[in-house]
Amino acid sequence: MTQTPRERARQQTMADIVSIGRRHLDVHGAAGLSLRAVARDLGVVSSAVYRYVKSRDELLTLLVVDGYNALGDAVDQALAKVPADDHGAQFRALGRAVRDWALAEPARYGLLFGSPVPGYEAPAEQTTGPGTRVVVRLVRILESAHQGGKVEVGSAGNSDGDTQRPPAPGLAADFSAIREAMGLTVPDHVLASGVLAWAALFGTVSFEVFGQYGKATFADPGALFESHLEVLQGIVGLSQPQGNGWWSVP
Amino acid sequence: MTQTPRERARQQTMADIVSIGRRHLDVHGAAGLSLRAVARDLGVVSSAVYRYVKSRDELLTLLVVDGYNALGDAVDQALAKVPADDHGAQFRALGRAVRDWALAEPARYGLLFGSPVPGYEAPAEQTTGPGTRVVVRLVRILESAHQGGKVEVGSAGNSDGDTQRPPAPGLAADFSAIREAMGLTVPDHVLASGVLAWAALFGTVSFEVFGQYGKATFADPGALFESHLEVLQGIVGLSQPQGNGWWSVP
DNA sequence: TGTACATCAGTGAACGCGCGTTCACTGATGTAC
DNA sequence: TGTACATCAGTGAACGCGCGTTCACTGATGTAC
Repeated sequence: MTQTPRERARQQTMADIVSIGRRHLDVHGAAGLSLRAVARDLGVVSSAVYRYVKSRDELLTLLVVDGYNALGDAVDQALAKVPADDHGAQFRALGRAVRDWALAEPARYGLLFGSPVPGYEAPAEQTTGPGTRVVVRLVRILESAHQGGKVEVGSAGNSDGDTQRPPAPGLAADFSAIREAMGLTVPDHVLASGVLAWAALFGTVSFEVFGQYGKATFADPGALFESHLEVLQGIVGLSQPQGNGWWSVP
Repeated sequence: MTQTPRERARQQTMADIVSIGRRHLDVHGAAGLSLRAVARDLGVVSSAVYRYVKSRDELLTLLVVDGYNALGDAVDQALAKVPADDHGAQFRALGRAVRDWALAEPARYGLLFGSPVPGYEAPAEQTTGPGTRVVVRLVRILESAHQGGKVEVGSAGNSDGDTQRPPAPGLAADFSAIREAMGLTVPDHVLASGVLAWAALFGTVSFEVFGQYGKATFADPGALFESHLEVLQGIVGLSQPQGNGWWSVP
């Protein structure tokens, strides 16, 4: 509004720098990200970039935050299309959104969930918020299901289905802290299974994106993912879709 | 035996190069691995390394193979200490061996299971064998359990426990190929759950090693891992340990 | 056993390239009176 | 509305460093007769 042309130009340039950085990530990876290269693409002498970004590490942080938010937005958008009270469908939609985004943006995904960039540590203050958006949404789905009495007991891999196994005593304090920080009521075993499902989800996605499955092992990785999603949905105690399930992909 | 001193020296130098490369991985990551730096540490002029290694990429391949084999050896050793007919214990031992190795060697683990090194593609011929040692062992545990009638049906996240859900039709051909290649008899749903458990295992380990869990969220990550292991064991249909389980860590 | 030749490890210089960051500077844009 | 001053974006040169790879070479080790 009351923006001078200079301010507008500055915002635009900042956005350009981030988007150029994104592109470089694709080609050269995080370790190969270079301010000089960004400056070249920006059409500017290398030292000029320092008017916008204090150092290479700061640009990396910008890209990390940008990436977490892009993923978070993708998940939010996917969840908005699914009835809030169909917790199983919400869970699956979250999983698919993560996978779709990761496959579309493998380099950014790698920056967020791959090996840490040597010599760089993401500053927690700027990174934690955006970086926890997906787990937070996942846990909120479970909380909502739990409050509606929709989380089945005997979940979390208890295949006999009737003994409710309490998570390790060493975890109780941590789970309490999480409940308090997020205002939750879900019991320990639901939180535990949620964390596992979260890690497992990113585990499969990473295997697929990073090529661990090999080139020809699975002709249809999407089908494998759907199979995994369904199992994970069982783990967190959300009821399975009707029918054979495998065909009912929205 | 009938080795000339020159041959022995060459082998020694090769081994030195790989072990120096390992150390550099720790400090500078895969993208920062440099033949010149290796030469410096070897006490030799940079061009001399080319007598042993054709290029930087070839050294990377050497390190990848070395890493997979180190992990494979660690898993083999862990499994050798557990009765072969206690399939649940074998499964847990495999999981713990992976985690322990990853925590002890985060950089090597990152090379194998983190983001791909930009511009480098591991040659499948040299890499596939060592790279599949862990899954192969995992699947063999399941095969052995299945042949002994020890894999519970209603596993794989079917929390109701009685409907046997067949994996997606799109996967049947792939599973058949795997069975054929490895000489297996396990049905599709066991293979599917095995692949998921495999991916989930590395998912949690990656989260822990790569710092996704944050610094202070879980005071005792080992306890969290044990909790996850137990759930995963349920998924693959191996019977749970007796008692509360959480304390019975060998 | 001794000699002639071939193989190989390691040298040192060079090619051409990249990087992050600092610094004094010019010139345009914005602001206060 | 006009002028004086301050702010800021961008320049260009420089510092000191790193890298992969090639090449003609020296000198030691191994081999065949």
